[in-house]
Amino acid sequence: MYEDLLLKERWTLIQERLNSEGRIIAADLARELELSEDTIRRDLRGLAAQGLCVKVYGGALKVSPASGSLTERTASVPHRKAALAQAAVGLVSDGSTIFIDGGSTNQLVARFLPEAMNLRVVTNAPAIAIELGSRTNIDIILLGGRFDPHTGSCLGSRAVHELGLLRPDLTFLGACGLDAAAGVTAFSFDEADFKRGLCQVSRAIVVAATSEKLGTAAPFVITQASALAAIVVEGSARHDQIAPYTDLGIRILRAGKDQP
Amino acid sequence: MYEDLLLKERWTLIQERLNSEGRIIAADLARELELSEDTIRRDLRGLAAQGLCVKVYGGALKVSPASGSLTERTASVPHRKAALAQAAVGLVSDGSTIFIDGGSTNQLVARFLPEAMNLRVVTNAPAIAIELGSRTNIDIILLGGRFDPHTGSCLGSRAVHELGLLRPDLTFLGACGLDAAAGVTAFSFDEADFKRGLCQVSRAIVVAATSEKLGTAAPFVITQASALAAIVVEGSARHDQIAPYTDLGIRILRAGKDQP
DNA sequence: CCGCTTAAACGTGCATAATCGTGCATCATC
DNA sequence: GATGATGCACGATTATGCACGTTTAAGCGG
Repeated sequence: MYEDLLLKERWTLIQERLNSEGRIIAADLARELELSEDTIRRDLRGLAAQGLCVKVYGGALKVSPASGSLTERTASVPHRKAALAQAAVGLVSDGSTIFIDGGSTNQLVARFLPEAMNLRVVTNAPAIAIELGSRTNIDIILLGGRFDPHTGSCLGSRAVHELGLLRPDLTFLGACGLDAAAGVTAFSFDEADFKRGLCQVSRAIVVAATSEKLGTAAPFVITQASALAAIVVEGSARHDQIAPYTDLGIRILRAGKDQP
Repeated sequence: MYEDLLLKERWTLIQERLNSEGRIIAADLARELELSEDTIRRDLRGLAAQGLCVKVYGGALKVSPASGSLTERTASVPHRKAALAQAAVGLVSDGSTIFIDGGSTNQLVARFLPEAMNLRVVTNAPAIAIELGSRTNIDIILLGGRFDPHTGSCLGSRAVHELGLLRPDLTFLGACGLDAAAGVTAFSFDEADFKRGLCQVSRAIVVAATSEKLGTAAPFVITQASALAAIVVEGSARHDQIAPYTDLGIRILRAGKDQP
Protein backbone atom coordinates (compact mmCIF):
# COMPACT_ATOMS: atom_id res chain seq x y z
CA MET A 1 0.00 0.00 0.00
CA TYR A 2 2.70 2.44 0.95
CA GLU A 3 5.54 0.90 -0.98
CA ASP A 4 7.98 2.81 -3.15
CA LEU A 5 7.76 6.10 -1.33
CA LEU A 6 10.39 8.66 -2.11
CA LEU A 7 12.54 9.65 0.81
CA LYS A 8 10.87 12.99 1.39
CA GLU A 9 7.43 11.44 1.06
CA ARG A 10 8.33 9.05 3.80
CA TRP A 11 9.37 11.99 5.93
CA THR A 12 6.05 13.72 5.46
CA LEU A 13 4.24 10.47 6.17
CA ILE A 14 6.12 10.20 9.43
CA GLN A 15 5.29 13.77 10.34
CA GLU A 16 1.62 13.25 9.58
CA ARG A 17 1.58 10.17 11.70
CA LEU A 18 3.35 11.99 14.49
CA ASN A 19 0.71 14.67 14.41
CA SER A 20 -2.19 12.25 14.47
CA GLU A 21 -0.87 9.56 16.77
CA GLY A 22 1.76 11.45 18.70
CA ARG A 23 4.42 8.78 18.36
CA ILE A 24 6.23 6.45 16.02
CA ILE A 25 7.59 3.01 16.80
CA ALA A 26 10.54 2.36 14.55
CA ALA A 27 10.13 -1.39 14.30
CA ASP A 28 6.42 -1.19 13.46
CA LEU A 29 6.90 1.41 10.77
CA ALA A 30 9.78 -0.55 9.28
CA ARG A 31 7.57 -3.61 8.94
CA GLU A 32 4.71 -1.57 7.54
CA LEU A 33 6.81 0.15 4.89
CA GLU A 34 8.85 -2.96 4.23
CA LEU A 35 12.10 -1.23 4.99
CA SER A 36 14.88 -1.99 7.38
CA GLU A 37 14.75 -0.51 10.83
CA ASP A 38 18.01 1.21 10.13
CA THR A 39 16.40 3.34 7.46
CA ILE A 40 13.51 4.34 9.68
CA ARG A 41 15.86 5.20 12.49
CA ARG A 42 17.92 7.30 10.12
CA ASP A 43 14.73 9.12 9.12
CA LEU A 44 13.77 9.77 12.70
CA ARG A 45 17.25 10.98 13.48
CA GLY A 46 17.09 13.33 10.52
CA LEU A 47 13.73 14.72 11.57
CA ALA A 48 14.91 15.07 15.13
CA ALA A 49 17.98 16.98 13.95
CA GLN A 50 15.62 19.51 12.42
CA GLY A 51 13.57 19.69 15.58
CA LEU A 52 10.55 18.12 13.91
CA CYS A 53 10.30 15.32 16.41
CA VAL A 54 11.95 14.02 19.55
CA LYS A 55 13.99 10.85 19.30
CA VAL A 56 13.42 8.34 22.07
CA TYR A 57 14.42 4.77 22.68
CA GLY A 58 12.36 2.62 20.29
CA GLY A 59 10.99 5.37 18.11
CA ALA A 60 10.13 9.07 18.22
CA LEU A 61 7.57 11.39 19.73
CA LYS A 62 5.84 14.55 18.60
CA VAL A 63 7.53 17.69 19.86
CA SER A 64 5.82 18.39 23.14
CA PRO A 65 3.65 21.50 22.94
CA ALA A 66 5.15 22.77 26.15
CA SER A 67 8.74 22.98 25.03
CA GLY A 68 8.86 22.89 21.29
CA SER A 69 6.75 24.36 18.54
CA LEU A 70 4.40 26.36 20.68
CA THR A 71 7.01 28.24 22.61
CA GLU A 72 8.71 28.95 19.35
CA ARG A 73 5.51 30.29 17.91
CA THR A 74 4.74 32.20 21.06
CA ALA A 75 8.18 33.69 21.42
CA SER A 76 7.73 36.70 19.18
CA VAL A 77 4.27 37.36 20.44
CA PRO A 78 2.85 39.22 23.40
CA HIS A 79 2.76 36.61 26.08
CA ARG A 80 -0.54 37.63 27.59
CA LYS A 81 -2.54 37.49 24.39
CA ALA A 82 -0.98 34.16 23.49
CA ALA A 83 -2.09 32.75 26.81
CA LEU A 84 -5.62 33.94 26.15
CA ALA A 85 -5.61 32.39 22.72
CA GLN A 86 -4.33 29.06 23.95
CA ALA A 87 -7.10 28.90 26.49
CA ALA A 88 -9.70 29.97 23.93
CA VAL A 89 -8.96 27.22 21.42
CA GLY A 90 -10.00 24.70 24.06
CA LEU A 91 -13.58 25.58 23.17
CA VAL A 92 -13.23 24.36 19.60
CA SER A 93 -14.46 20.88 18.80
CA ASP A 94 -13.38 18.72 15.92
CA GLY A 95 -15.37 18.95 12.72
CA SER A 96 -17.11 22.21 13.56
CA THR A 97 -17.44 25.44 11.65
CA ILE A 98 -16.02 28.43 13.46
CA PHE A 99 -15.87 32.12 12.70
CA ILE A 100 -12.78 34.04 13.68
CA ASP A 101 -13.27 37.77 13.72
CA GLY A 102 -10.41 40.14 12.98
CA GLY A 103 -8.03 41.37 15.67
CA SER A 104 -4.64 40.56 17.03
CA THR A 105 -5.86 38.24 19.77
CA ASN A 106 -8.03 36.34 17.35
CA GLN A 107 -5.15 35.90 14.96
CA LEU A 108 -3.39 34.09 17.75
CA VAL A 109 -6.50 32.00 18.29
CA ALA A 110 -6.15 30.91 14.67
CA ARG A 111 -2.49 30.15 15.16
CA PHE A 112 -3.12 27.94 18.16
CA LEU A 113 -5.96 25.93 16.65
CA PRO A 114 -5.13 22.26 17.24
CA GLU A 115 -3.19 20.78 14.33
CA ALA A 116 -5.11 17.56 14.29
CA MET A 117 -8.62 18.96 13.99
CA ASN A 118 -10.64 19.10 10.82
CA LEU A 119 -12.32 22.48 10.76
CA ARG A 120 -14.06 24.94 8.55
CA VAL A 121 -12.89 28.41 9.44
CA VAL A 122 -14.70 31.50 8.25
CA THR A 123 -13.09 34.89 8.75
CA ASN A 124 -13.21 38.44 7.53
CA ALA A 125 -9.52 39.02 8.26
CA PRO A 126 -7.06 38.36 5.42
CA ALA A 127 -4.22 37.89 7.88
CA ILE A 128 -6.05 34.99 9.50
CA ALA A 129 -6.66 33.34 6.15
CA ILE A 130 -2.95 33.54 5.41
CA GLU A 131 -2.09 32.36 8.90
CA LEU A 132 -4.12 29.21 8.33
CA GLY A 133 -2.95 28.67 4.77
CA SER A 134 -0.46 26.03 5.80
CA ARG A 135 -3.03 23.87 7.56
CA THR A 136 -4.08 21.15 5.18
CA ASN A 137 -7.04 20.00 7.24
CA ILE A 138 -8.71 23.38 7.56
CA ASP A 139 -11.15 24.74 5.01
CA ILE A 140 -10.78 28.49 4.86
CA ILE A 141 -13.53 30.80 3.74
CA LEU A 142 -12.78 34.49 3.56
CA LEU A 143 -15.49 37.13 3.59
CA GLY A 144 -14.86 39.89 1.11
CA GLY A 145 -15.83 43.50 0.88
CA ARG A 146 -14.19 46.81 1.57
CA PHE A 147 -10.97 46.22 3.49
CA ASP A 148 -10.51 48.39 6.53
CA PRO A 149 -6.79 48.82 7.18
CA HIS A 150 -7.41 50.02 10.71
CA THR A 151 -8.93 46.77 11.91
CA GLY A 152 -7.28 44.62 9.27
CA SER A 153 -10.55 43.08 8.24
CA CYS A 154 -13.39 43.41 5.75
CA LEU A 155 -16.31 45.37 7.09
CA GLY A 156 -18.29 46.70 4.16
CA SER A 157 -21.90 45.96 3.40
CA ARG A 158 -20.91 43.04 1.23
CA ALA A 159 -19.25 41.28 4.13
CA VAL A 160 -22.33 41.80 6.28
CA HIS A 161 -24.51 40.51 3.50
CA GLU A 162 -22.46 37.36 3.14
CA LEU A 163 -22.93 36.64 6.80
CA GLY A 164 -26.50 35.68 6.09
CA LEU A 165 -25.27 32.56 4.34
CA LEU A 166 -23.45 31.31 7.41
CA ARG A 167 -24.26 29.64 10.65
CA PRO A 168 -21.03 29.07 12.54
CA ASP A 169 -21.06 26.71 15.51
CA LEU A 170 -18.69 28.95 17.39
CA THR A 171 -17.63 32.55 16.87
CA PHE A 172 -14.58 34.24 18.29
CA LEU A 173 -15.73 37.83 18.42
CA GLY A 174 -13.22 40.64 18.51
CA ALA A 175 -14.20 43.28 21.02
CA CYS A 176 -12.80 46.72 21.72
CA GLY A 177 -14.57 46.93 25.04
CA LEU A 178 -16.45 44.53 27.29
CA ASP A 179 -18.70 45.51 30.14
CA ALA A 180 -21.48 43.60 31.86
CA ALA A 181 -23.85 46.56 31.64
CA ALA A 182 -22.78 48.22 28.38
CA GLY A 183 -22.25 44.91 26.61
CA VAL A 184 -19.72 44.24 23.87
CA THR A 185 -18.63 47.41 22.11
CA ALA A 186 -16.52 48.61 19.18
CA PHE A 187 -14.74 51.79 18.15
CA SER A 188 -16.35 52.44 14.79
CA PHE A 189 -19.83 52.24 13.38
CA ASP A 190 -18.96 49.95 10.50
CA GLU A 191 -17.09 47.62 12.77
CA ALA A 192 -20.00 47.38 15.18
CA ASP A 193 -22.41 46.94 12.30
CA PHE A 194 -20.58 43.96 10.95
CA LYS A 195 -20.08 42.35 14.33
CA ARG A 196 -23.77 42.84 15.13
CA GLY A 197 -24.69 40.88 12.05
CA LEU A 198 -22.14 38.28 12.97
CA CYS A 199 -23.65 37.79 16.42
CA GLN A 200 -27.07 37.23 14.94
CA VAL A 201 -26.04 34.22 12.90
CA SER A 202 -23.70 32.60 15.42
CA ARG A 203 -24.76 29.64 17.52
CA ALA A 204 -22.27 30.48 20.29
CA ILE A 205 -20.16 33.58 20.81
CA VAL A 206 -16.88 33.79 22.66
CA VAL A 207 -14.84 36.88 23.49
CA ALA A 208 -11.22 36.74 24.59
CA ALA A 209 -10.47 39.89 26.53
CA THR A 210 -7.30 41.13 28.15
CA SER A 211 -7.77 42.65 31.58
CA GLU A 212 -7.63 46.23 30.27
CA LYS A 213 -10.74 45.61 28.23
CA LEU A 214 -12.79 44.23 31.08
CA GLY A 215 -15.18 46.84 32.38
CA THR A 216 -14.57 49.27 29.53
CA ALA A 217 -16.94 50.39 26.80
CA ALA A 218 -16.35 51.78 23.32
CA PRO A 219 -18.82 54.09 21.54
CA PHE A 220 -20.76 51.57 19.49
CA VAL A 221 -22.70 48.66 20.93
CA ILE A 222 -22.48 45.25 19.28
CA THR A 223 -24.59 43.14 21.59
CA GLN A 224 -25.46 42.78 25.22
CA ALA A 225 -23.17 40.75 27.39
CA SER A 226 -25.75 38.07 28.07
CA ALA A 227 -25.53 36.99 24.44
CA LEU A 228 -22.06 35.59 25.08
CA ALA A 229 -21.57 31.90 25.70
CA ALA A 230 -18.13 32.32 27.23
CA ILE A 231 -15.46 34.87 28.00
CA VAL A 232 -11.77 34.07 28.11
CA VAL A 233 -9.89 36.17 30.65
CA GLU A 234 -6.34 36.30 31.87
CA GLY A 235 -5.31 34.13 34.76
CA SER A 236 -4.57 37.25 36.76
CA ALA A 237 -8.07 38.72 36.41
CA ARG A 238 -9.55 39.82 39.72
CA HIS A 239 -12.71 38.25 41.03
CA ASP A 240 -14.66 41.51 40.97
CA GLN A 241 -13.82 41.87 37.29
CA ILE A 242 -15.46 38.65 36.32
CA ALA A 243 -18.25 38.34 38.88
CA PRO A 244 -20.72 40.43 36.81
CA TYR A 245 -20.43 37.95 33.98
CA THR A 246 -20.80 34.82 36.04
CA ASP A 247 -23.93 36.44 37.46
CA LEU A 248 -25.25 36.53 33.89
CA GLY A 249 -24.58 32.82 33.54
CA ILE A 250 -21.63 33.28 31.22
CA ARG A 251 -18.93 30.69 31.36
CA ILE A 252 -15.53 32.07 32.29
CA LEU A 253 -12.27 30.54 31.11
CA ARG A 254 -9.13 31.68 32.85
CA ALA A 255 -6.02 31.52 30.72
CA GLY A 256 -3.24 29.37 32.07
CA LYS A 257 -5.61 27.03 33.87
CA ASP A 258 -7.65 24.03 32.81
CA GLN A 259 -11.35 24.42 32.60
CA PRO A 260 -13.22 24.15 35.89
CA MET B 1 1.24 7.00 -26.89
CA TYR B 2 3.11 9.92 -25.48
CA GLU B 3 6.01 9.96 -27.87
CA ASP B 4 7.36 13.01 -29.64
CA LEU B 5 6.22 15.59 -27.16
CA LEU B 6 7.72 19.01 -27.48
CA LEU B 7 9.67 20.27 -24.52
CA LYS B 8 6.97 22.63 -23.28
CA GLU B 9 4.31 19.98 -23.77
CA ARG B 10 6.30 17.64 -21.61
CA TRP B 11 6.53 20.30 -18.92
CA THR B 12 2.78 20.65 -19.05
CA LEU B 13 2.36 16.91 -18.76
CA ILE B 14 4.64 16.85 -15.74
CA GLN B 15 2.71 19.64 -14.08
CA GLU B 16 -0.59 17.89 -14.68
CA ARG B 17 0.77 14.72 -13.20
CA LEU B 18 2.19 16.59 -10.24
CA ASN B 19 -1.21 18.07 -9.58
CA SER B 20 -3.06 14.78 -9.84
CA GLU B 21 -0.58 12.40 -8.24
CA GLY B 22 1.46 14.75 -6.12
CA ARG B 23 4.78 13.32 -7.20
CA ILE B 24 6.95 12.27 -10.10
CA ILE B 25 9.49 9.48 -10.12
CA ALA B 26 12.16 10.35 -12.65
CA ALA B 27 13.00 6.81 -13.68
CA ASP B 28 9.34 5.82 -14.22
CA LEU B 29 8.54 8.85 -16.32
CA ALA B 30 11.66 8.36 -18.40
CA ARG B 31 10.60 4.83 -19.22
CA GLU B 32 7.06 5.90 -19.98
CA LEU B 33 8.05 8.71 -22.32
CA GLU B 34 10.92 6.71 -23.78
CA LEU B 35 13.41 9.39 -22.88
CA SER B 36 16.61 9.29 -20.92
CA GLU B 37 16.47 9.96 -17.22
CA ASP B 38 18.81 12.87 -17.78
CA THR B 39 16.18 14.71 -19.77
CA ILE B 40 13.49 14.15 -17.18
CA ARG B 41 15.78 15.26 -14.43
CA ARG B 42 16.64 18.37 -16.40
CA ASP B 43 12.91 19.07 -16.72
CA LEU B 44 12.33 18.62 -13.03
CA ARG B 45 15.26 20.83 -12.20
CA GLY B 46 13.89 23.51 -14.49
CA LEU B 47 10.45 23.36 -12.95
CA ALA B 48 11.92 23.39 -9.48
CA ALA B 49 13.96 26.48 -10.31
CA GLN B 50 10.68 28.25 -11.02
CA GLY B 51 9.20 27.03 -7.77
CA LEU B 52 6.70 24.85 -9.59
CA CYS B 53 7.78 21.68 -7.86
CA VAL B 54 10.23 20.49 -5.26
CA LYS B 55 13.15 18.40 -6.41
CA VAL B 56 13.91 15.43 -4.22
CA TYR B 57 16.14 12.42 -4.48
CA GLY B 58 14.53 10.14 -7.05
CA GLY B 59 12.02 12.55 -8.52
CA ALA B 60 9.99 15.60 -7.57
CA LEU B 61 7.03 16.50 -5.40
CA LYS B 62 4.26 19.02 -5.64
CA VAL B 63 4.97 22.24 -3.79
CA SER B 64 3.35 22.13 -0.38
CA PRO B 65 1.31 25.24 0.36
CA ALA B 66 2.99 25.41 3.73
CA SER B 67 6.42 26.37 2.59
CA GLY B 68 5.96 27.31 -0.99
CA SER B 69 2.99 29.45 -1.72
CA LEU B 70 4.10 32.99 -1.19
CA THR B 71 6.89 33.35 1.29
CA GLU B 72 9.41 31.30 -0.62
CA ARG B 73 8.29 32.20 -4.08
CA THR B 74 8.48 35.90 -3.36
CA ALA B 75 11.98 35.48 -2.05
CA SER B 76 13.17 33.30 -4.91
CA VAL B 77 13.82 35.84 -7.64
CA PRO B 78 13.00 39.14 -6.04
CA HIS B 79 14.96 41.52 -8.20
CA ARG B 80 13.70 40.18 -11.50
CA LYS B 81 10.08 40.17 -10.45
CA ALA B 82 10.50 43.54 -8.82
CA ALA B 83 11.81 44.97 -12.07
CA LEU B 84 8.78 43.60 -13.87
CA ALA B 85 6.47 45.08 -11.28
CA GLN B 86 8.08 48.49 -11.45
CA ALA B 87 7.60 48.55 -15.19
CA ALA B 88 4.04 47.32 -14.89
CA VAL B 89 2.83 50.02 -12.56
CA GLY B 90 3.61 52.56 -15.29
CA LEU B 91 0.35 51.47 -16.91
CA VAL B 92 -1.75 52.63 -13.99
CA SER B 93 -3.40 56.01 -14.26
CA ASP B 94 -4.57 58.19 -11.41
CA GLY B 95 -8.14 57.79 -10.24
CA SER B 96 -8.74 54.47 -11.94
CA THR B 97 -10.05 51.19 -10.63
CA ILE B 98 -7.62 48.34 -11.03
CA PHE B 99 -7.81 44.64 -10.28
CA ILE B 100 -4.71 42.90 -9.00
CA ASP B 101 -4.88 39.14 -9.28
CA GLY B 102 -3.06 36.87 -6.85
CA GLY B 103 0.53 35.79 -7.35
CA SER B 104 3.96 36.78 -6.20
CA THR B 105 4.68 39.12 -9.10
CA ASN B 106 1.38 40.89 -8.68
CA GLN B 107 2.02 41.38 -5.00
CA LEU B 108 5.09 43.33 -6.00
CA VAL B 109 2.96 45.29 -8.46
CA ALA B 110 0.82 46.32 -5.52
CA ARG B 111 3.89 47.28 -3.52
CA PHE B 112 5.20 49.55 -6.27
CA LEU B 113 1.95 51.36 -6.99
CA PRO B 114 2.75 55.09 -6.97
CA GLU B 115 2.24 56.59 -3.54
CA ALA B 116 0.60 59.71 -4.85
CA MET B 117 -2.17 58.14 -6.86
CA ASN B 118 -5.75 57.85 -5.72
CA LEU B 119 -6.87 54.38 -6.69
CA ARG B 120 -9.49 51.81 -6.08
CA VAL B 121 -7.84 48.41 -5.96
CA VAL B 122 -9.81 45.19 -6.16
CA THR B 123 -8.07 41.91 -5.43
CA ASN B 124 -8.77 38.30 -4.53
CA ALA B 125 -5.47 37.96 -2.68
CA PRO B 126 -5.47 38.68 1.07
CA ALA B 127 -1.75 39.34 1.03
CA ILE B 128 -2.23 42.16 -1.45
CA ALA B 129 -4.96 43.72 0.69
CA ILE B 130 -2.61 43.69 3.66
CA GLU B 131 0.24 44.99 1.54
CA LEU B 132 -1.85 48.01 0.60
CA GLY B 133 -3.29 48.52 4.05
CA SER B 134 -0.89 51.33 4.85
CA ARG B 135 -1.84 53.40 1.79
CA THR B 136 -4.32 56.02 2.85
CA ASN B 137 -5.28 57.04 -0.66
CA ILE B 138 -6.13 53.59 -1.92
CA ASP B 139 -9.56 52.06 -1.52
CA ILE B 140 -9.17 48.32 -1.11
CA ILE B 141 -11.87 45.85 -1.99
CA LEU B 142 -11.21 42.20 -1.30
CA LEU B 143 -13.13 39.43 -3.01
CA GLY B 144 -14.09 36.64 -0.67
CA GLY B 145 -14.81 32.99 -1.07
CA ARG B 146 -12.93 29.80 -0.45
CA PHE B 147 -9.27 30.58 0.13
CA ASP B 148 -6.81 28.49 -1.81
CA PRO B 149 -3.53 28.34 0.13
CA HIS B 150 -1.65 27.14 -2.89
CA THR B 151 -2.19 30.30 -4.91
CA GLY B 152 -2.77 32.48 -1.88
CA SER B 153 -6.02 33.82 -3.26
CA CYS B 154 -9.76 33.27 -3.18
CA LEU B 155 -11.02 31.18 -6.05
CA GLY B 156 -14.36 29.68 -5.08
CA SER B 157 -17.62 30.22 -6.86
CA ARG B 158 -18.42 33.15 -4.61
CA ALA B 159 -15.39 35.04 -5.80
CA VAL B 160 -16.32 34.39 -9.41
CA HIS B 161 -19.84 35.53 -8.72
CA GLU B 162 -18.70 38.78 -7.16
CA LEU B 163 -16.75 39.56 -10.28
CA GLY B 164 -19.98 40.34 -12.05
CA LEU B 165 -20.33 43.49 -9.97
CA LEU B 166 -17.03 44.88 -11.16
CA ARG B 167 -15.67 46.59 -14.20
CA PRO B 168 -12.02 47.40 -13.56
CA ASP B 169 -10.25 49.80 -15.89
CA LEU B 170 -7.10 47.75 -15.75
CA THR B 171 -6.43 44.19 -14.60
CA PHE B 172 -3.10 42.69 -13.67
CA LEU B 173 -3.69 39.06 -14.48
CA GLY B 174 -1.57 36.38 -12.86
CA ALA B 175 -0.55 33.76 -15.38
CA CYS B 176 1.15 30.41 -14.95
CA GLY B 177 1.96 30.18 -18.63
CA LEU B 178 1.87 32.53 -21.57
CA ASP B 179 2.02 31.45 -25.19
CA ALA B 180 0.94 33.25 -28.33
CA ALA B 181 -0.87 30.19 -29.65
CA ALA B 182 -2.08 28.52 -26.46
CA GLY B 183 -2.96 31.83 -24.81
CA VAL B 184 -2.86 32.57 -21.11
CA THR B 185 -2.98 29.42 -19.01
CA ALA B 186 -3.19 28.30 -15.38
CA PHE B 187 -2.32 25.22 -13.37
CA SER B 188 -5.66 24.37 -11.84
CA PHE B 189 -9.22 24.35 -13.03
CA ASP B 190 -10.56 26.62 -10.32
CA GLU B 191 -7.78 29.08 -10.88
CA ALA B 192 -8.47 29.23 -14.61
CA ASP B 193 -12.20 29.46 -13.99
CA PHE B 194 -11.84 32.51 -11.80
CA LYS B 195 -9.39 34.22 -14.09
CA ARG B 196 -11.62 33.57 -17.06
CA GLY B 197 -14.45 35.39 -15.37
CA LEU B 198 -12.05 38.15 -14.46
CA CYS B 199 -11.00 38.63 -18.06
CA GLN B 200 -14.61 38.99 -19.16
CA VAL B 201 -15.29 41.99 -16.97
CA SER B 202 -11.98 43.78 -17.43
CA ARG B 203 -11.57 46.72 -19.77
CA ALA B 204 -7.86 46.09 -20.25
CA ILE B 205 -5.74 43.12 -19.23
CA VAL B 206 -2.03 43.11 -18.51
CA VAL B 207 0.21 40.15 -17.78
CA ALA B 208 3.68 40.46 -16.29
CA ALA B 209 5.68 37.39 -17.22
CA THR B 210 9.20 36.36 -16.37
CA SER B 211 11.15 34.90 -19.24
CA GLU B 212 10.59 31.30 -18.13
CA LYS B 213 6.87 31.75 -18.56
CA LEU B 214 7.07 33.07 -22.10
CA GLY B 215 6.25 30.33 -24.56
CA THR B 216 5.01 27.90 -21.92
CA ALA B 217 1.51 26.61 -21.49
CA ALA B 218 -0.14 25.22 -18.38
CA PRO B 219 -3.02 22.75 -18.56
CA PHE B 220 -6.00 25.11 -18.30
CA VAL B 221 -6.73 27.92 -20.71
CA ILE B 222 -7.84 31.30 -19.38
CA THR B 223 -8.08 33.37 -22.52
CA GLN B 224 -6.43 33.77 -25.88
CA ALA B 225 -3.38 35.94 -26.06
CA SER B 226 -5.05 38.51 -28.30
CA ALA B 227 -7.29 39.52 -25.41
CA LEU B 228 -4.32 41.11 -23.67
CA ALA B 229 -3.72 44.81 -23.88
CA ALA B 230 -0.10 44.60 -22.83
CA ILE B 231 2.58 42.21 -21.66
CA VAL B 232 5.40 43.18 -19.34
CA VAL B 233 8.59 41.22 -20.02
CA GLU B 234 12.09 41.27 -18.64
CA GLY B 235 14.64 43.56 -20.21
CA SER B 236 16.65 40.53 -21.20
CA ALA B 237 13.86 38.89 -23.18
CA ARG B 238 14.94 37.84 -26.65
CA HIS B 239 13.28 39.26 -29.71
CA ASP B 240 11.95 35.93 -30.91
CA GLN B 241 10.23 35.46 -27.55
CA ILE B 242 8.16 38.60 -27.90
CA ALA B 243 7.70 38.82 -31.67
CA PRO B 244 4.58 36.58 -31.68
CA TYR B 245 2.82 39.01 -29.36
CA THR B 246 3.70 42.17 -31.23
CA ASP B 247 2.32 40.44 -34.30
CA LEU B 248 -0.97 40.19 -32.44
CA GLY B 249 -0.89 43.91 -31.80
CA ILE B 250 -0.12 43.56 -28.11
CA ARG B 251 1.89 46.28 -26.49
CA ILE B 252 5.15 45.10 -24.98
CA LEU B 253 6.78 46.74 -22.00
CA ARG B 254 10.35 45.81 -21.26
CA ALA B 255 11.32 46.02 -17.62
CA GLY B 256 14.27 48.25 -16.84
CA LYS B 257 13.48 50.57 -19.71
CA ASP B 258 11.03 53.38 -20.18
CA GLN B 259 8.15 52.81 -22.48
CA PRO B 260 8.96 53.05 -26.20
C1' DC C 1 16.93 -1.89 47.14
C1' DC C 2 20.62 -3.86 44.45
C1' DG C 3 23.20 -6.21 40.99
C1' DC C 4 22.65 -9.50 37.28
C1' DT C 5 20.82 -11.17 32.84
C1' DT C 6 18.79 -10.69 28.43
C1' DA C 7 16.76 -9.01 24.44
C1' DA C 8 15.82 -5.14 22.07
C1' DA C 9 17.44 -0.91 20.25
C1' DC C 10 21.33 1.73 19.06
C1' DG C 11 25.47 3.70 16.47
C1' DT C 12 29.12 2.93 13.29
C1' DG C 13 31.50 1.33 9.41
C1' DC C 14 31.19 -0.69 5.08
C1' DA C 15 29.31 -2.52 0.61
C1' DT C 16 26.11 -1.86 -3.01
C1' DA C 17 23.08 0.16 -6.02
C1' DA C 18 20.55 3.99 -7.36
C1' DT C 19 20.63 8.74 -8.36
C1' DC C 20 22.86 12.99 -9.30
C1' DG C 21 25.68 16.67 -11.69
C1' DT C 22 28.80 17.96 -15.23
C1' DG C 23 31.10 17.97 -19.45
C1' DC C 24 30.90 16.62 -24.09
C1' DA C 25 29.17 14.82 -28.51
C1' DT C 26 25.28 14.49 -31.54
C1' DC C 27 21.26 15.96 -33.85
C1' DA C 28 17.49 18.95 -35.32
C1' DT C 29 15.87 23.53 -36.26
C1' DC C 30 16.09 28.01 -37.65
C1' DG D 1 26.70 28.51 -38.22
C1' DA D 2 24.28 29.35 -33.96
C1' DT D 3 21.11 27.73 -30.65
C1' DG D 4 19.01 24.45 -27.89
C1' DA D 5 17.44 19.77 -26.86
C1' DT D 6 18.93 15.25 -26.10
C1' DG D 7 21.77 11.25 -24.91
C1' DC D 8 26.00 9.29 -23.03
C1' DA D 9 30.11 8.86 -20.03
C1' DC D 10 32.33 9.88 -16.00
C1' DG D 11 33.02 10.67 -11.13
C1' DA D 12 30.54 12.24 -7.02
C1' DT D 13 26.80 11.93 -3.93
C1' DT D 14 23.09 9.58 -1.59
C1' DA D 15 20.06 6.02 0.19
C1' DT D 16 19.74 1.60 1.87
C1' DG D 17 20.84 -2.81 4.04
C1' DC D 18 23.88 -5.70 6.66
C1' DA D 19 27.35 -6.83 10.23
C1' DC D 20 29.53 -5.63 14.25
C1' DG D 21 30.07 -4.21 18.94
C1' DT D 22 27.84 -1.10 22.36
C1' DT D 23 24.15 0.89 25.02
C1' DT D 24 19.65 0.79 27.04
C1' DA D 25 15.48 -0.84 29.28
C1' DA D 26 13.20 -4.15 31.75
C1' DG D 27 12.68 -8.30 34.23
C1' DC D 28 14.48 -11.27 38.03
C1' DG D 29 16.57 -13.32 41.97
C1' DG D 30 18.76 -12.02 45.90
